[in-house]
Amino acid sequence: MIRRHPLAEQAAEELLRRIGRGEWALGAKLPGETTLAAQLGVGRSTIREAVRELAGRRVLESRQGAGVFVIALQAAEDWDKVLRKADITDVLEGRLAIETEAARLAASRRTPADLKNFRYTLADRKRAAVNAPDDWYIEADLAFHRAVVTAAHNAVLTELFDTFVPRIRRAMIDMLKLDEEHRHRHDQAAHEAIADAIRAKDPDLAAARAREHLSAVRSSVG
Amino acid sequence: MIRRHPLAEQAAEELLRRIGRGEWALGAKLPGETTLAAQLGVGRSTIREAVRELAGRRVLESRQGAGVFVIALQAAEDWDKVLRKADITDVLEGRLAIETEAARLAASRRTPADLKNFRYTLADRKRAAVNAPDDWYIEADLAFHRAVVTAAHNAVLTELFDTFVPRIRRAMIDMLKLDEEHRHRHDQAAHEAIADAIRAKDPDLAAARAREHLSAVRSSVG
DNA sequence: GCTATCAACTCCTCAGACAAGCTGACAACT
DNA sequence: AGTTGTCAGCTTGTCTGAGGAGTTGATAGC
Repeated sequence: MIRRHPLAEQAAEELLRRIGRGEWALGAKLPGETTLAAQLGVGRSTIREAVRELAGRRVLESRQGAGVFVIALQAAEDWDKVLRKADITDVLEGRLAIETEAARLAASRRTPADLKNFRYTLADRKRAAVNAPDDWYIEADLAFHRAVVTAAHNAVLTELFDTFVPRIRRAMIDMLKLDEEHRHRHDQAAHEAIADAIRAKDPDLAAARAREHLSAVRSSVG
Repeated sequence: MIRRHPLAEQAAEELLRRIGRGEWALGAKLPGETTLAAQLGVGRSTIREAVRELAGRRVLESRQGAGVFVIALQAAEDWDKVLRKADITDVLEGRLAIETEAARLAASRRTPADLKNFRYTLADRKRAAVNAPDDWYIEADLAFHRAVVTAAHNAVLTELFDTFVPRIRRAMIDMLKLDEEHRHRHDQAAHEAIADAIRAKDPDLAAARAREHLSAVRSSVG
């Protein structure tokens, strides 16, 4: 699908380029709307929308009466884009880092509520592995993995995992297309084993089993 | 009533609230600009700027002739904000997850250039530990840790580490203020040990030493 | 030296006009 | 029946002009 970029978006990209080239330093004030509009050969409202877009990306900040200022030299990492461009193996290794450590922490911090969560999500996953459509199975699988991460009770790890979820989902969809036999759906035991180790409060075992499971996944795609 | 925020920003927040409440589902089309303007009691260009801001935050997407569509149910987390709010131990545990895995991978992937990088950054760190100002020492320390992560040759892990860097830097500044004796500067040996394990191509040892070092840091602040 | 005033600058908001693009309905054709 | 062409009515995109509101720095007066 082709997509024509509106002038305002092009103007935003142009401003971003100029900031990146150092035309305006951090904290510097941009020229006025009318000046910029004349420079880029567009209308004032177009410039306003471009500035507004970069404000949404936390690059610019406009103060009424004062001007428009640079508050960041480049757009905050768009993680979704970073992960989309990254190699699947790299993403899986990132996931491995997060989930093994989460499993380790979960083993010492899991609450009864976490255990109940494991039971539910594992039961769901077991049902979905049999005859559910691909997307049901994927969501059930992700739900269990997320349950493990939340059981670590660490906000940063949870956020990191959630950042990965869209990319994981896409990767699983691709994998399932190449896997008519549904072979990978049979690793329910590996998931139960991770939950068991966390339930048994064995950090090293939980981490080892999480590592083993994700290493297997990495091998199957690499 | 004092308006702290421009109307366009208020309109953007209002739209975000409505999306969060489920008024418009993922992929749904918002009412037209004129309709929204009437609903919120503002002009059309104000609505346009609000939409543009949310487009910058990757929540909305507008297609000429078709309408404005929801492409994410909530704004992508501003990582800098997340890390600022996160408890320092949470951040350290996230860092531990990334760096131990990076050390493990680095042990099997490190190149001669990586080893040279270790030598340089370790030497810098050693000099800085003696009598350099705090900020020099911090940068030297971070440079070595980054060298370890880059030696893993995984773009996702490197990006993750770079995301953490500002938070780590702030945390170290805080720590140094409470540490007049510069006791922590004496852990040069621990850093050398990590580099040695990677140089010796021993993944488990490298991971263990990285874990040990970062666990010690976590204990010292927790 | 200090303060009050003010003019010039900035962004903010609105309204109106027209261009450009999309969608669905319907007619015409194969 | 199925396909294609046309078009009206919607949508967003862009520009312009006008006035409102806030900030800043120079200047006059003390």
